Amino acid sequence: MELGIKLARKKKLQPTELELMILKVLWGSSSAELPMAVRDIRDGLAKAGRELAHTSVITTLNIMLDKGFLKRSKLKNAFLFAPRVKQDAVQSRVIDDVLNRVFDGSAQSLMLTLMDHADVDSDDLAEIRRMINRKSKQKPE
Amino acid sequence: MELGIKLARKKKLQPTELELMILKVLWGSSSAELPMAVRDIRDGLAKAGRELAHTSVITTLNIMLDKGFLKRSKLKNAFLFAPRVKQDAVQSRVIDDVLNRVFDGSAQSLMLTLMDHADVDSDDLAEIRRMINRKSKQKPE
DNA sequence: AAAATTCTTCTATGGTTTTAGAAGAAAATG
DNA sequence: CATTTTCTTCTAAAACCATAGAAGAATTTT
Repeated sequence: MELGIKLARKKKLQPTELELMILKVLWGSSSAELPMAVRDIRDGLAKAGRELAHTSVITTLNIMLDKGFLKRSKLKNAFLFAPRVKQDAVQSRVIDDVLNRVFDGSAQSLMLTLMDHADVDSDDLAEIRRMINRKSKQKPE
Repeated sequence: MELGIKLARKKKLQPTELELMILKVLWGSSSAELPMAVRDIRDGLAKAGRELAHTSVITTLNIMLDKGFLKRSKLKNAFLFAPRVKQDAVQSRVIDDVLNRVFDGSAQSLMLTLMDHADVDSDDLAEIRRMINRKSKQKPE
């Protein structure tokens, strides 16, 4: 029998498409620590090719605030927003998700796909090799 | 002025969560070439932890058919479904998307995140190194 | 052939995402 | 101080996603 106890929906850890764009604007601003005004966020989006009404931006910002992606402060009568999550952390979560959902947990398979697909030139390869060497020393488990 | 010409919405190339699960069931079936019955797809989903009503599966299959992810054949009065897209291709598209949307096109950054994050042990590293060597020879551009 | 089973298509609901207008409060400007 | 501008909150709609019941057609079983 239905008890009517509504389990708190598992929180989506991943930002949506638009939310990610907004986070990028914030992360990319001169000083990622300083909060931005809505107007400036909106401009940042426009510069990235996404032209939205002012209110659309606010609506999304409030949703993101609710989801815990942002924090908010007040200046005069207007709100300022700053990211509450770090770019690394979001990237990690996305990769983790893709790794498990799409590649069944096989990091090798993922890398192979990436290298086959993306334009990875020899400089990139060298750099990656360096990364791997660093990694093998650092964690020779 | 609105001309009412409705541009065909840019087709989502990426399968949704559930759609991907269905594709995995199809790809993973004994012979990925042979089409599967709805019942069997449903069982495959259940085995993967997703228990859906028969009609829910059908609804989703029809959507996927419409999106071009599947093809359909008929056996007696029932339909059989088979993938129209290859797993590699889907994986490539997902990686491409993540690379551009989340990592601004930097394959290095993506790899670094992957290695920092995922449990990549020394065997994995060795294997990856081998992949890279193969790659550098194969495409010494 | 009648009954039971198996399928499909149609319809529907609740949730999320994206987008934006209306109304109203606060601040800036003349 | 009256007007204009700048913000916010509330409300809303269209699209998409996930899920499934009702109704009806076809097949199988008894």
